[in-house]
Amino acid sequence: MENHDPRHELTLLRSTDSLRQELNPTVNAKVHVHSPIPEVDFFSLPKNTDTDNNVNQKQPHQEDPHHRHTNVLKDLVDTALNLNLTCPTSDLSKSAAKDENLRILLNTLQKELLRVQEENCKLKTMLDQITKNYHQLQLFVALQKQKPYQKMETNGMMCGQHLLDARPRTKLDAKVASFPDDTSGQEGHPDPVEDAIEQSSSQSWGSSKSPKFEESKPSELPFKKTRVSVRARSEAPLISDGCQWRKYGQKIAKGNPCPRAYYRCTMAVGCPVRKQVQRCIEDKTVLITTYEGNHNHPLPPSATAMANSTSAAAAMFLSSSGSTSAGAFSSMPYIPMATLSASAPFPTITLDMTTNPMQLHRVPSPVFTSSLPLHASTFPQLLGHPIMLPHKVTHLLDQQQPSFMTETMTAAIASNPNFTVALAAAISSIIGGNDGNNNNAASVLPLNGASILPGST
DNA sequence: CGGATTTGACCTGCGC
DNA sequence: GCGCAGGTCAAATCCG
Repeated sequence: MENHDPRHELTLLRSTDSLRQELNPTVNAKVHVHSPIPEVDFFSLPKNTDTDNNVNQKQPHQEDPHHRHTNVLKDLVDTALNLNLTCPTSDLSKSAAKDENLRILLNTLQKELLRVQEENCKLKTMLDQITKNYHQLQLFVALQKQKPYQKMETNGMMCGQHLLDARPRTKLDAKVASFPDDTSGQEGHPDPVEDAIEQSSSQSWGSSKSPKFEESKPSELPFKKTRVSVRARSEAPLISDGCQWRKYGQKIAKGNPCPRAYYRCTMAVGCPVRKQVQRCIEDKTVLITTYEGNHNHPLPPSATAMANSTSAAAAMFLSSSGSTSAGAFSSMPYIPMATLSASAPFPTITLDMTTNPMQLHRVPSPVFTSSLPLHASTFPQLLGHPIMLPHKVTHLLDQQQPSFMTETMTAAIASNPNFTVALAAAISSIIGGNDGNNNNAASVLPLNGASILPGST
């Protein structure tokens, strides 16, 4: 990914004090005030030209809005300075006052320029991330299509860590598709994304044949459904996620004495979204919630607000999963423990919010499960507050070094089970695709519109 | 009284 | 084909 470092641009800048010395040395002593902000030199043409070339090499955009903005500011300051230079040098106090005004103007412009530069950086980063996510998703879907029935060695498939779905692995579990790090075989799928969207246009629980809620065709490929499972500590029987649910069944699943409850979204008639809730057999305080399906109705604003940000986080999560092999993640910070299970026919992403990232122990994953922790650099957008991490901090995180930031933010996130649900929803929305009937908000977060609404269930 | 929950029966898919 | 297990239905029950 192109790494646009604002510091590179700041190296172009030269102190306006030196500029003033060149322009009007007589007033410089007076104007040499303590400027708390590094000032920008718009006029060092040779230097700027040189460095601009470097920048342009890195960003070969013809019409860079950032540079256009800079040129406008240059013109403004040019005008102001020209006025200043026409002042008679004999009138020292008058000149000093003008110079002071000029300094204020410069400071204002510098602030504005820096702000625009930062904004530009953010936008570029977001664009890069979206592009990257798109390509990863495209590859992912292509692979899912190509290998839905490919048999793999299934030794050790039965594993108690397969979250929520405690039933013994069936033969379908062996039909595992590779994940994005497997770059083989994109041929023969001219537009896998469109295919995926078509496949995910209707979703329902797998083995159900309910006449009322049947929305899937048996002939469709098995990877049309995606489950997102969330493990979170909660004494409450349910995690509030901003949607309304109605319980329609309960079962004692084999291997877990805790009953599994089945819920259906009741925010709209015929909404296909279901969720299962079950306590973990190993730790009764852990509540495992599994979602499937896309909402076919608008979501409450309070639900979509968080959903949008978590969608971004989920996209980054998925992107991370594709760019690096699972093994390479083993030493990276966890935010939270996220596991992508390829167990067909329902690939399941599991977010384990019960694991303290600083005392991290990798939960034994089933065979053919890729452990794909969220990368630390996804933090800034997780809570819907797009904080721009200082490059240094991000770099530290990239270097897999624990930082106080990682610890603090992870703890904050992990302590809020609602976040995990929201994140799960977002991930499901990305993998599961979009049914095309959702409104704007719902299309960003099709799954469950998670929020921090209390008592919304 | 209406909506939500409970619970036994039923359906379906999978393994043997 | 049979048995098992997961998932769903729908009548009964509960609750505000």
